[in-house]
Amino acid sequence: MNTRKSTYHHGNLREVLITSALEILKEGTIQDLSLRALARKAGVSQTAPYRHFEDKEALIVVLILEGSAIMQEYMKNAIAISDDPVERLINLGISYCDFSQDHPAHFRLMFSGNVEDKEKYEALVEADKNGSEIVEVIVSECMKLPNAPQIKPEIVRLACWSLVHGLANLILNDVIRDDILIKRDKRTVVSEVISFYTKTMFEK
Amino acid sequence: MNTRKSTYHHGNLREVLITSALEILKEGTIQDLSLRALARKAGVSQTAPYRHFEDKEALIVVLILEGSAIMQEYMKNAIAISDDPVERLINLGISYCDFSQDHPAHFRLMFSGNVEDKEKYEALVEADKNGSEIVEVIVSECMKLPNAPQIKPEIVRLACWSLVHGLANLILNDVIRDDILIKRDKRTVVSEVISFYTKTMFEK
DNA sequence: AATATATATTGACACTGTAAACATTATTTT
DNA sequence: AAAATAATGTTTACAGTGTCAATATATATT
Repeated sequence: MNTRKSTYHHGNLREVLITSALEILKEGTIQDLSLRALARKAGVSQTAPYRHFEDKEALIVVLILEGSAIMQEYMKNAIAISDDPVERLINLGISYCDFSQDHPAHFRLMFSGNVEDKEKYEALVEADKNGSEIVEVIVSECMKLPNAPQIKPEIVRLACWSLVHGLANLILNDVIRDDILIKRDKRTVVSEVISFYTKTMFEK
Repeated sequence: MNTRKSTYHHGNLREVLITSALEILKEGTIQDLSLRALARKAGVSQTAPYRHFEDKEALIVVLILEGSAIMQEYMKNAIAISDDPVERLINLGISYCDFSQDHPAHFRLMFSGNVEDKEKYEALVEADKNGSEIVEVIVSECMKLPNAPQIKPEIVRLACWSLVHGLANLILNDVIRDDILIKRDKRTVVSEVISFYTKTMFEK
């Protein structure tokens, strides 16, 4: 039966689904995201999305990849600001937190274990690797400094990553019940913490 | 109509719901937890749980409180091991990570923003405070040391918390794609990272 | 033009949270 | 002890979810 619709084929459904998924995630969690709602919003039947994504997880994977790309932009911009290794590492950390606040939905998707079997999507593994490599390079630079700690670089790398990752998460999930975040604004605190931490590690 | 059931009243439903919720969360996320499934498992109608929990979130809040209590045990045990402030702080961090791995479900519930409006449940705020206080005390001890950094204690506190929190999360969510976790076991790595970090901050 | 492929629809199944009305049992008050 | 009340269940219902199978239609390829 013909439903008198001007276009049977939407023509741009895949993209529309992705962008409106992002809009929803801007103010909600993964639980507020439903394929059916997306379909409705796009004016299309509730199973139409399945022609573009195997399942809900496949959509999420696409969003994660997008997030990874954006984050890499942030990081690349951060290390371009200065030539000094320590400053670079500090800026890298700040950019990590900036990203988490500017794109909370992406950040959460990327790091909250939302994909059952990561290895199933090799693009994800690849994206992870690209991000890690930037950190690896910058930490290596720092490790060549005369006052660098005498310890395996992997440990230092992991420590740096842990600190910024934890900071980003604590702020994002509103866990910190401390005057500190009331008196000063978030970005200042982030900057203070990361600077302090990085400098104690590599300077004097 | 009488359904010939031996006991109309379950008698112990609240507790049973909580414990079987935990069982499910042991191997799944919050999305795998359904009130209806819990009800079925308890051999009770699908809306019976609503006599004990206002909604799903209320159940989760109870689980979070339980988690907070367990975590405090971990932390108290940790600081009882040694009298040395730095060692105490290290052990505290390790216990944080231990908890996250021994009770991943609790940990995730507690720190992944699963409660819409925290202030609605004052017990939650209280529990958060109790946890933070332990850290606060130990960091204060460390700050009295002769080689302590010249910086606001809140910043140091937040740095410490961020590091262990980030480390716990990265490991839990299986984000680290690094040989480091393949060659050595997790607990060793956790211990190395936290020791390194804490010592560079307070020693020499 | 005929055929194949991509994309969309309809209908269905088995779930979910939760609200309203009602039933049964336990507890408290008289 | 009887009556009233509160606590704890059940049934039914609504609106939503992911996803499968069968079917329709438009676009691309031969």
